[in-house]
Amino acid sequence: MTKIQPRTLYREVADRIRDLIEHGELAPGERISEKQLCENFGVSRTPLREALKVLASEGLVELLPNRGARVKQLTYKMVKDTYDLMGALEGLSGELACQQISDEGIAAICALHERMLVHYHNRELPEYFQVNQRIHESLLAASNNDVLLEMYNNLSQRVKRVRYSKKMTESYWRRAVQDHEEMIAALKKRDSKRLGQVLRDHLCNKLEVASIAGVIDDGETRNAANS
Amino acid sequence: MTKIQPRTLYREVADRIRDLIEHGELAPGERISEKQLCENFGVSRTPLREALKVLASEGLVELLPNRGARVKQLTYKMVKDTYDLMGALEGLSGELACQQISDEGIAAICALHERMLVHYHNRELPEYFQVNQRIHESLLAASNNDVLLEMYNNLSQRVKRVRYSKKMTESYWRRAVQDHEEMIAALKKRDSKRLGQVLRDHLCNKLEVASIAGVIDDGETRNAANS
DNA sequence: TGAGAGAATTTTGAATTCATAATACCTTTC
DNA sequence: GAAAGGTATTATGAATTCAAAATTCTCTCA
Repeated sequence: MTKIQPRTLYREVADRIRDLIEHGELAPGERISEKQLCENFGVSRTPLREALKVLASEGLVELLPNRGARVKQLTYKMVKDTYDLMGALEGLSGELACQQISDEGIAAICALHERMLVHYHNRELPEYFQVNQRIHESLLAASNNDVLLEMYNNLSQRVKRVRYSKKMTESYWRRAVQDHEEMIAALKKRDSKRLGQVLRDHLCNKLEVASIAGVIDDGETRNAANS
Repeated sequence: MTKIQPRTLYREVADRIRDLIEHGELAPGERISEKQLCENFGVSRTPLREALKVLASEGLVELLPNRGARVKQLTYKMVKDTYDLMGALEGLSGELACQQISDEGIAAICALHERMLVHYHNRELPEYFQVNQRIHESLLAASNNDVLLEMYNNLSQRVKRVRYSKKMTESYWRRAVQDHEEMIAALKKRDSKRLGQVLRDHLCNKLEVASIAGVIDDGETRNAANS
């Protein structure tokens, strides 16, 4: 049950721009021309500029006063930082979920887990990922912490456009599944500390970070300090 | 070394409104009149409305399309959710700091810790709190994760206006100091897991959440689900 | 007296306009 | 031919204007 958002132009525009960025139609670092976007969307500059301000505080766009807006560059470090953060948030979601989830909720997640195992054994990677994601979303929802959900979604949005090649080697995959076995065990026992720990360390995040290395080629060195 | 922000009107206005909210001059739930604020600030509606959009996506303000803006109400649950989140973030900051901080950095934090102990023994509560906060800020800085810092600052800003009465009982205080002893020990050993754990469980957060109960009297029940 | 319909007023959403800063272009000079 | 300086053009920041939605007020009628 999600609250309906009355539509206003600037929200519509913000959604559209988010999409453009996510799908790479506005490339990272690319200058955003107000005039051109206004014409594309058929709106005046006022709602467009409002949308840009929102996107800037969401971290998707960079506003250089008097010098226009550009799509925020993702550096390797930023993405790694973001994944570290998401790991911590997943850990928290696990701890909270353990304390709040109903027995039915646990059963539902176990069911998802079983389905995931099937996909694993059948080597159906896309389906595996999909169910895997639903498990994590379920935990997030079960944690019943709106602020956590909001933050997580924001972070997730920021790195969505990184289309890293998930180099799912056999051994990585096996370990990921093992992690999930541990998660389920902890969840069933409602061992929140344990579940939190497993989720924080969950291979998934680390793997993804590793894969990114080959995708984002920023000028900075990999170990550079913050800008 | 922090980057200078070119001033624009909407940023100035956003800063001012943040202040007003933080200090309660704009009360929670209060309707924000565009006209009045414009006159107070001496600006037109355009930059004001841009500022409101930014504040809305920072979670300080609520925008009801066609019906104006109001200062976001803080419910007990929202504040508790926020503190849970901040605890998780502090935990992460500890883990990361352990791995990255220099020996000098550790020494600096130890020095702060010693100062804090002095204030503890002298029963100087305000000074204690101040040094205590600097320790946590130092860890956050040492974690060298800009995204983490950004999120933490945002969350912190949201709950800043809650002026709960810190009922620092003797036993609470003693335990908080014990927590800090453990933190320092873990930091010196660069035991990131341990430091993370201590920070996540650090009494500080839980205590504050407890204190809030008496301050925020929302219509909702304490255990209510999300709105 | 009070409820409800409808007009007047206010407030918001969005387009337009105006001023200024940044950029591009062209000329001049060495 | 390249660099420097100055002008023209463009893009941005912010005020103003216009349109539509919401709110308030008033008047009627039960």
